[in-house]
This record gives sequence, C-alpha cells and structure tokens, in this order.
Amino acid sequence: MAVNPRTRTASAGVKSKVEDRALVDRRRRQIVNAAIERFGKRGYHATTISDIAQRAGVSVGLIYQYFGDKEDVLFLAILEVLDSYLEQIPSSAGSSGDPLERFRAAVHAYCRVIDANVDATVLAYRETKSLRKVRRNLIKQKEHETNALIAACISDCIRAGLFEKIDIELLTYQIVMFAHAWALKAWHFRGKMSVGQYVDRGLAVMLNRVLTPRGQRERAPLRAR
Amino acid sequence: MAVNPRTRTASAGVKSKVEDRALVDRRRRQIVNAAIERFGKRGYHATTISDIAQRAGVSVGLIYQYFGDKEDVLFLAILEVLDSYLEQIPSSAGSSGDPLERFRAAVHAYCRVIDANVDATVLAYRETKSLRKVRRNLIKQKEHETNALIAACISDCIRAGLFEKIDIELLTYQIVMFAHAWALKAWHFRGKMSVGQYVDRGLAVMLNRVLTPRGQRERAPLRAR
Amino acid sequence: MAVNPRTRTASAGVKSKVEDRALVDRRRRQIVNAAIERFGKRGYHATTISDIAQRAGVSVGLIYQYFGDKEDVLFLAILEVLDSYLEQIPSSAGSSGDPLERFRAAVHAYCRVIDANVDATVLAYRETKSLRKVRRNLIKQKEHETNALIAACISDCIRAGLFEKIDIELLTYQIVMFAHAWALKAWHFRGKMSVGQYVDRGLAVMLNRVLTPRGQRERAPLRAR
Amino acid sequence: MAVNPRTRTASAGVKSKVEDRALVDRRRRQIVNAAIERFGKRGYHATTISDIAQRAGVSVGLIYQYFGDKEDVLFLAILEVLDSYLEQIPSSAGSSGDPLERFRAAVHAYCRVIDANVDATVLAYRETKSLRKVRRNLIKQKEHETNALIAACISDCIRAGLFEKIDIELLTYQIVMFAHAWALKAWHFRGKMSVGQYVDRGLAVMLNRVLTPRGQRERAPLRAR
DNA sequence: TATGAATGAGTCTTCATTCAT
DNA sequence: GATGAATGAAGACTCATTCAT
Repeated sequence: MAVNPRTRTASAGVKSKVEDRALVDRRRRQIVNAAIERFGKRGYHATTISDIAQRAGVSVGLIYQYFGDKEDVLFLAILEVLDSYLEQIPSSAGSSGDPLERFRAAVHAYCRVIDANVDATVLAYRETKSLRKVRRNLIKQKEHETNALIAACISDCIRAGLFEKIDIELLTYQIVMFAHAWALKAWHFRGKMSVGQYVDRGLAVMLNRVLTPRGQRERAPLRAR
Repeated sequence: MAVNPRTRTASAGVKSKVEDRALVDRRRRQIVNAAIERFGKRGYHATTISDIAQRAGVSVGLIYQYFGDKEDVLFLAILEVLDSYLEQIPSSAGSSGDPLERFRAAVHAYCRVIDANVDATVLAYRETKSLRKVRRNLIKQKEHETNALIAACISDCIRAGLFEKIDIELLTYQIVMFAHAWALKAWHFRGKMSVGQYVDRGLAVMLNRVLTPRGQRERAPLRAR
Repeated sequence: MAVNPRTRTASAGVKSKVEDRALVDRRRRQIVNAAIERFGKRGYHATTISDIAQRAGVSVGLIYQYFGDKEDVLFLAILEVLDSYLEQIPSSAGSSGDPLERFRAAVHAYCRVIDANVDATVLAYRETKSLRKVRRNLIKQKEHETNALIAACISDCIRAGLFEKIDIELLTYQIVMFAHAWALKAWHFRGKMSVGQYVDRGLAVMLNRVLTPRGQRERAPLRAR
Repeated sequence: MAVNPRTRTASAGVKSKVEDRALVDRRRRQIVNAAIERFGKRGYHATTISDIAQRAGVSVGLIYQYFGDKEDVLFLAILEVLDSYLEQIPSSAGSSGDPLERFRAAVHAYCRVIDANVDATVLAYRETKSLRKVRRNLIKQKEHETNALIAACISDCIRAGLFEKIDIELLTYQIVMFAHAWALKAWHFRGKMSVGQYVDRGLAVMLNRVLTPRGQRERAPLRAR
C-alpha cells in the first residue's frame, strides 16, 4: 500500500525519540509501510519487529527511535490504512453533478481502494482487537468517517428522488460490508471476476428489488413486525 | 457457545494419544469450548495453553493428550463454530412450506446463531489465517456449505416466482455478510436494536428496490458496462 | 553462603507459579544461593538470569516459575543474607551468663558470619538500592532487627555495671559498621590478620579509652556542645 | 557536588579525542559532575549515557570525545569524589596548633564533606566494583591517602600525649567507617540529628572508655587472646 | 568540535511442548 | 489416563557506541 507523502493523522500519541518532524514522518512512513505488508501477510503476532526492520531496510533499534513499542507500529499501520480510504475515496469518486453517478463512483472507488490493499484491509479487521481500548475507539471513529462518505451519497440520492426513502443506516452498512467483502472473501471472488464486475453485479442486487410483485404481497407480515 | 454432544466433524487429521473414542470426544469438546471462549475473548496468540487448561478445568498436559499442538486446538475450535452454524441454521429455520417464509426464517436463524456467538464468529474471522493452508481450505469449505443453505433458500424463492431472477451468488454473499456484520460491527449495532429488528430492517433494504422509477431510468448506463 | 533448610522469611510477596510449598522452598533456596554467589561476585546488573540458571544447574525458564522477575531474585537474595545474620548471630554467640562475655561473643559471631559471607554482605550494601522502596524498607527493617541484637547486649552490660552509661545507639552503629567493615574493607584487612584478631583489636579500641587523662581535660569544650 | 576548577587527578589513563587540555578539563568536569549526580541517584548501570548527556547539557557524541567508554566516566567520577575529600578535609580541618583540636576538626570536616555528598559517597561504595582491577586499585590508593590524613592526626595526638598508645590502624578505620556511616546509614541518622551532633556523640563514644573499672577487670582474658 | 541518528549485540521474559511420576 | 514441573527457543526492547554531517 503506497502511503501518501503527507502525514495524514498526527502521531496520535505515539512518542518518538527523534525531534526532526520531517525525518520522523519519513521514517515512520517507511516503517509503517513495511509493517502493513508484514502484518497483512502474516498477522500482527506472527510478525517480529526484526521482520519489519528487515523489510523496511533499517535496524531493529531504529524502529524504537520512532515508536514506543510494537503496538504503536500496529496502531499507526491501521490508522494509515483507514486514512488512505478516507482520502482516496473522495478523490477517486469524482464530483459528478449527478448524485446517482456520484454514489456509483464512490462505491467503485471504495472497492478499488480495497482491491489495491486487500491485505491491509484484512489487517484492520483482524488486528484492531490487539489495540488498547482508546486506540480501538479511535479506529472506530475513523471507520465512522468513511461510512459517513457513503451515507452522504445515499442521502443525496434520496433527496434527488433517485432512491426511495429507505433505511440509510442499514444501506450504508450494506455497502460498506459489500466493499469489505471484496477483501474478506477475496479467496472466493478473486479470479472469478474483476472489481468492476463485482461492483456492478453487487449494485444491481442491492439497488433493484429482489421481491417480485407476488413476493411483495406475501412480504406484508414482515413489514408488520 | 454450547457444543452439541455429537462430534460433528471427524477429528479432521488431529491426532490424539488416547484411544477411547468416546473419551476423546468428551475431552475435546471440553477443551474446545474453553478455547473458543478464550480465543474469542483475547485472540489466538494472546491466549496460552495454560489459559485454556485452566478454563477447561484440566491440566496443561491433558491438552497434549488430545491435540497435537496449539494450532490443532484453534482448528477444531473454528471448525466447531462453523459446524454449529451448519447445524443450528436449518434446525432453527423451520421447514415452512412457503419458500419466502423459509428464507426469512433462515436469515433470522443465521443472525440469531451469530448473536449467540459473537466472539466465536469474530474468532473465525480473525484467526483462520493462523491455520496452515490445508486447514484454511477446509474452513472455507465449511463456509461454502453454510452459504449453500442460504443459496438454496434463494433458489427456492426464485423458482416459486417470489424472487426475481437475480444474481444468486451475489445475493447470497450479501446475506452472509449481513449476518456476519452483526458480529463484526457489534460495537455499532448492539444497544441500538435487537437482532430481530436488525434482520427485519436489513431484509427490507435488501429485498425491496432502492432505486425509484426515475433512478431506474438513469441507471441504464450502469447495466451497459 | 550455605542456606538454612528452613524458610526463614515468608516469600514476602514474591509470587511462584508452583504450588507445592516444599518444592518452592527447595528451588528458591537453590536459585537464591546461586544468585547470591553471582550477584556477590559480579553485581546485580552484570549478572544475567542465564548466569544464575547455569550456576544453579537449572533452566532459565525454571527461575521464572519461582520468581516473578529478576528483582524478586535479588530481593530474596538480600533477605536471605540478612536472615542468616539474624539467625546465626544469636546461635553462635552462646548464652553465657556474663553479659560482657555475651557481648564479646556476639561481636565475634557477627564478624565471623560476615567473614563467611563477604560477597553476600557487600551485595546487600551495593544492591539494596536496586529494589523498589517497599522492599528497601523491609530490608532496613531486617537490619534494625540485627542491630537490636547488639543493642540488647550493650544494654545488658550497662545494666550489669560493666559498661558506662554511654550512647547505646551510637555504640551499636559503631559495632555494626565495625563488623561490616570486615567485608567492605576486606581488601585492606584480609591477609593482615584473622577475623578473631580483627575483633580483638577492634574491641580493645572501642571499649577502652583513647583519651589520656590529659586529653580528657582538654576535651571538656567538646562535651559542652 | 561542586567540582573544583583545578583538575586534580591527571586523566589517569582516560583517553580523549580532543587535544586542547583546557577544553578537555572543562568538558570532563562538566560531564563528570552530571555523572556523579546521575550515578549517585540511580546507580551506574541504571544510568544511561544519554541521561548524563542530558544532565550535562551536551550531546551523547560529545561524551565519547572526552571519554573512551562508560566505565571511564564512572572511573573519573569516583576519582573526583575521593579527590574532593582529599582536598576539602585538610582545608576545612584548619591548622590549629593543638593536635586534639585538629583531630576533632578533621573528623568534623570529613563528615561534613560526606554530608554534602551523600549520594556521591554511596556511589563510590556501590560502584567501585564495576571498575576493572587496575582502576579499583587506584581508587583504594586514594582512599588510603584520605585515611592517612586521619591517621596522621591520631599519631600527633599520641605523640602529644593526648591519646593513649592505641592501635592506630584500627582507630583510623573506626573513624573512617564512622564518617562513611553518615552516608551509608543516612536513612537512619538523617532527621534524628545534625552532622555536628552526630560527630560529637560519635567522638564521645569513640574516645572515652566504654568499660567501667569493673568491666575492665573482667576484660583481662580478652587481651590474652 | 559538536551533534544525534543509526546500529545491533545482549537481556529479560514468555510460553508451547515434553516427560517423569 | 492425568498431572504439572521443567525446558529452551524465540521475541520485544534497551542502550553503549559509532560516524556522517
């Protein structure tokens, strides 16, 4: 996962022994990128600091100049992944005037970002629990922000009369899980279709009705609940 | 997670030093239950064999009488979780003659099972990667079987003219991810609604059309892709 | 330093992973004896757990079954040294009816114990500061108890009219430092004389007057302070 | 501990990468003072070069311009402490014509110096063993010189007929240990009395007889040893 | 000369696994 | 069959020392 040169999230409480802000940013990026790769491939616990150091082409000691401990590395790694979503989705989604177009573009962008970072996405799922609570909450907060991007697109479509007045919260999660599934179930989808096809097929299912008019009628009691 | 007295999946290559089949089953169940609880709560790597032994009320040595190594325990634990889905979904789903009713019941059952085993479900997500490939594949196989239960319900609905002829594969995954989301995003949904409400709201979104007729028309180019 | 088979000071808050009290005592004694030797010879920080394990003829892991961490080992080691004083002084001092005889015997015993454990004594001096405060205080408490043994002998001598009514506190510390000096200044005294001679010469200086009658008279202003 | 501007002991084999003698002296003094403070407070091993650098207000690298390694710093630190005794005792002891007065003044001076440098004194006790043998011997030599100051005072008193012809060596060590005890047992004496009172009470015990005439008679066999 | 970032050997500590009882 | 004490390999982390600037 290529990391944007700009430091997106402030160190978020991770202490460095080096002062020089620019150097800290550069080194952290270098290390975090190596960590994302290793954590993504082998998991947090199975990856050693020495693995990361080797991958990053630095010494073990260096890592401890820029991170307090291994958990710090995981934390910034996950943060980095989520930040990259938050940044790339809007920028790839374009800004078409048509809300439906924007919605579709956003979902495509989301899934493309995930496609480019399957390991990293799985990492965020697997290892967030390895963080202490405060940090776990910060991560959830980030996820919320990403969700909000999608939710906004949905709202816009409703307001424009393109979407029915459906349950935004649920549809948002539907979309989010759909995007994540491309990473979480990569073993199933990869090879069968491209991301683009995946999204198209998914949107077709999600946006059109599944129930036939007949099914519709029988569905009544469900609504009554 | 209560484990069914019957051993559902043969030891699947896990070797035991004890002969007595019945004893092996009993002990393994005892240990696996403790393991699911511990792995679910603290993760695979953070849980020690000693933790599991204590929780199961047995000695450390005993575990090695019934399992070859720690990975074996994880393997049977995850298998157990998936087996319990495979067993409880059909049995709770009922066997209404109406396919739509059966579909709805199945989704409710699925989510209820997951609700009862949130930690275990997350466990399967987090730690499957810690298994060697052969076993990982066995796990995927199991998941396939669960998916097939859902897919069958969908097929039935289509055949009965209650569902449109939609993309079964995608809808199946939609449903599966929806069910898993109840565990994976527990921190979001828990407290906001009950499982029952979650399923009802979810089904409403999934089965009804999202696009308005106007949105429908604009959607055309999407199909063209 | 040979350690008495009886466990003298309860584990004092040091946690063991093994239950069997007798085994714990045996193992701790074995490890603490090795530690006293190594710490005494090379100092606390320069000694590795692996050193101690080797010297004790056990594995590194074993030490951590009986001690929480390295500091625990140091703590019990120092405690052991002080406990051995507290035990051996009275038992070697005899119980002559004559207070002066008992006093002399006690000082001889004290110095003989120290002579037998020079390294251990120096250890207690050097490394007590490496302990956390609570434990440092426990150590001081122990030292107080040893001092009390000497102070009691002095009191008895005064009560019996054999000693002048001098400053008990100061004389006690004089004696204690005298005994410790045999270890702390071993490089000076060793080889020049035996412990016995050291004590005799020391007592002669400490108990008899240094000032001549003429010096006495000039000393007056000092008293006036 | 304020260090005298004059470098008292030649570098004693400690190599510097810098030529300028005056600069070397100034830098070393600066660093050694910081080291004495840190070593005294936290011990040699627990103190890092970086700690010392910070305290001295210089960079880590600078220290290695003036010292070969960490042990060099410790060595010069301990030397500095002992040198400061050697210098301050005579200068504070005054030069009264009366030997007894000079003796008393010397003991007072000794204890006052130690009182001003309790941590440093304890440092010399704790960490001398961390030096290689050659240096340890140099340290002992220094201590000898200090002891000689006291011994000379005693000799003078004897020659002047103010002291009995007692065991000079033993009394010297008595005095030395008495002075050191003010640092080594600071936790006991501090708060109970001032240094001045400590010395007065100590001298009273050390110089006057402890044994009563009756005790004197019973003491006979002791002499016989 | 002075700096402080970089290095990596060395330590403590944990924990899966074994095996004598 | 069951126990739990013993083992030791492996990994996180520290810090003295170097060296390019």
